[in-house]
Amino acid sequence: MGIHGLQKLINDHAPGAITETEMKNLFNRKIAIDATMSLYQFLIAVRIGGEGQPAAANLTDESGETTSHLQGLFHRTIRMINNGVKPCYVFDGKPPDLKAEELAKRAAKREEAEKNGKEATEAGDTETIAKFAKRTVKVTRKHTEEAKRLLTLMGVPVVDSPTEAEAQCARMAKEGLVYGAGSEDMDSLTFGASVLIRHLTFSEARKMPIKEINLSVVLEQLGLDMNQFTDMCILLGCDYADSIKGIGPVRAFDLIKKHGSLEEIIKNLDSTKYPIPESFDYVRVRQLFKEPDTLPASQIDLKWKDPDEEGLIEFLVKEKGFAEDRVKSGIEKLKKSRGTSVQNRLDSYFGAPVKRKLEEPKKEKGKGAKKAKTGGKAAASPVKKGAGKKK
DNA sequence: ACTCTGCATCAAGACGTA
DNA sequence: ATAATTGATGCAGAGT
DNA sequence: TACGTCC
Repeated sequence: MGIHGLQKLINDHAPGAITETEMKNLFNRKIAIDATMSLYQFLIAVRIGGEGQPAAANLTDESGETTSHLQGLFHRTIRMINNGVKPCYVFDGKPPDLKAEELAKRAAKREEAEKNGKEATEAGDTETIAKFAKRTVKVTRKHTEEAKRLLTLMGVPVVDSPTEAEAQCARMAKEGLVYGAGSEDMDSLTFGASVLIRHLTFSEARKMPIKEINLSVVLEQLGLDMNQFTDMCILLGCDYADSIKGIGPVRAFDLIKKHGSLEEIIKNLDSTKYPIPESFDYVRVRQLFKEPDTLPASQIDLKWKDPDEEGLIEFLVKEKGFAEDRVKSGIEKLKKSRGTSVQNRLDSYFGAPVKRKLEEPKKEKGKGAKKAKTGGKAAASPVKKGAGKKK
């Protein structure tokens, strides 16, 4: 569930922290991506049939094993590398204990959904069945292992997070190992990601722009330090604690501005109007956000290598039944992109991504590229007035 | 009048060709 | 046994 | 850009 309403709050109170961009402007940027989330998307979206058809089915290999996740991952990753982006995928470990309660709630909800799904099956309601199928998608260990194998063959680095992938991505950004965390989950900011990149994947052919959210500007424009921001996020509602009933985005922001910390807020809160929930262990939650169980950057070695051509053919074509010419053309793109990436880095032709501020009018002329360091330095300083648009 | 809850609903990828 | 999304948006209804 | 197809 991320942080409840955080995106909207940032839109309203820290619009300058958001810049819109497109993928090619992320040239040479290392980006940490939550792999499990991506696999979900592919398993849900890469289907055939469904619309008035018998049932929505995944793509499969000869023996009926799902290949949707591999199809999606292969092409998406190529697309990113083709644009000069250097993705690395971070896989989930065990969820933290604090999440147990939240997970139990979801389990209950799921049970409910399954009941409804069964009823639909009995009624032969194909539309509802298809909807239900999307809710029962699971990312299995097998999916995960196959995804890792594919990425490794493609020469793309893979990271195993001890706990939440989101937290690991955030730390990698925070410590400068990557430029940002590519995610839809606003938790990333609470975990300290210097830059959060949303909608990284469904832009390009689509009309949705990529949005970069810069944490230091968020803090600056909200007028909060990181501790206060974290406390506010807990108030807004996160995966790790119940929130206080009656406190939404407006009052949460007010309260943190007024009192500065959860301790002070609770001290001054009318507990008859706003009872503190039983399991409101905000001290531990705060600690979890501040120091999640993740690997430090010093223990992670990110290397983008040439693709293993034979390995990819063996895996995708021989084992998974992919069309050989498609796989080969994908490999060609990978090889080609790697070459230009290295060359352009030497030229340092591109500096910082050309961005445009969210509130600026759409039509704008002139280009203004700014200089910035290459390769994986997190943007520690606030974004200035860098206007400029594609041509 | 504003704020929040709770509920419902919805959509969720990418390629190549025409 | 081995998996348990999510965010956005819209609405009615109630609390402040 | 729309649409059938990817496996």
